[in-house]
Amino acid sequence: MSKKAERTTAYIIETVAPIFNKFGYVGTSMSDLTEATGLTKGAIYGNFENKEALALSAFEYNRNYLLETIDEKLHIEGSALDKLFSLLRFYRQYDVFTLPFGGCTILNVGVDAQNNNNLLAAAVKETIKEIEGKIALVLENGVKNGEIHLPVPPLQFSKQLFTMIQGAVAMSTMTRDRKYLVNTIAYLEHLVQKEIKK
Amino acid sequence: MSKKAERTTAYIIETVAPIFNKFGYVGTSMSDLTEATGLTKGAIYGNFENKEALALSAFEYNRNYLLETIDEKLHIEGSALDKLFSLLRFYRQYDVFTLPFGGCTILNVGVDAQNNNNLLAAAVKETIKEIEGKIALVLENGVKNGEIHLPVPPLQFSKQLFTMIQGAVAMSTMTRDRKYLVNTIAYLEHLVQKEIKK
DNA sequence: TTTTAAAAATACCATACAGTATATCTTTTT
DNA sequence: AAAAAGATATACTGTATGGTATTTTTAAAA
Repeated sequence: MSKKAERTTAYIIETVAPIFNKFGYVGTSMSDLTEATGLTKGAIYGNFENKEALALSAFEYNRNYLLETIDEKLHIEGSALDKLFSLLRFYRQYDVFTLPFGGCTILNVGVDAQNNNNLLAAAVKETIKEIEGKIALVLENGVKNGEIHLPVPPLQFSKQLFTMIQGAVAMSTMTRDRKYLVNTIAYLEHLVQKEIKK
Repeated sequence: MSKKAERTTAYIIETVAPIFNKFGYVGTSMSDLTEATGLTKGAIYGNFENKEALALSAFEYNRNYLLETIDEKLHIEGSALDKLFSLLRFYRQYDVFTLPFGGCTILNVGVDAQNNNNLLAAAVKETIKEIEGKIALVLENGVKNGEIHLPVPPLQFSKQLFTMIQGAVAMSTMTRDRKYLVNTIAYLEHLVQKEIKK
């Protein structure tokens, strides 16, 4: 019972996610989506209440993929420093990582939805909080284990770190120049090494 | 001859600039603009070729205001360090500064236009280059005058600095939390003081 | 103050938009 | 294999879109 629809729903989300991510909520039309999926409006509206619900699902899909990947990078075997360097290595290649789904979801949706869709804007805000929390947890454990020392509380350090990373993401996106990522990550590696390593 | 039109053109740009900045290129409709200006399509299309030309003029208007303000902050009397701190103070209040025109033009248009309008995207890229150049010039003079020393070339340091600032702008925009600005600027003040002051 | 030129308002395109009611086609269950 | 239910396609709303041709109004020049 109702297995076909589940598959179609998943297929629609996967197909539609990069389009919403690239062109934004208002910039994406339903005809863009029927064209990309090869389905008709009947099929799409049979599986999603409206455009907004679809955009939200699409964002959640991208967001989950990002969060899972960050989790993966932060859960490697080793010390807190190892985990941090693992995350930094991931972000040095972030442009390559985000290419298949059309750029950084957080940045794209976060900026696009700011004045166009409150639900999406709230979802982005929540996602940022989650990422900051994940990094903070690694830092906290590192402190507990006596591996690192922090000049400020873990969450604040995490926020600072993520702000700089996201700055590099924004700059490399706007200029289409990956040097911003490379240079910023190099700086952050140096900073982590020098500032918090015990 | 043709003085009325000049005034109307200026009035349209001023009125329209924050709207394009908030809602983006596709997110802004001509009826939004007729409503805001109290003018008709006839008046607007008499002064601008099309929506794209209008959006470009609107961006240029916002961009010029930003560049002029940055110039002002960087041209105060004093040393290179004074000028840098002046710029950082400006960015600590950047959310207040950008409020009347609906948020950071560079971020908003830079992200929005990335996949929707190549001309706008190119204009943003150019603007970023200009700002980085302005900061680099201050650094260069500071080195020449023996006021500061840099660990990397002036332009690279400028790019790094601006990346971190823009990261704070992006984060505070997406979360609607000005703490990102305040904390990042505090960090940068400390960094400038400690790293480049001779 | 009248003429003339420029600017803005009106009324109108054709097209694209999000969304829906209904019909047709596939699945799944019996 | 037949019946029922579920999923997708079709055809169609009404409205909003960017843009334009033309008329009316307003401002500048004579």
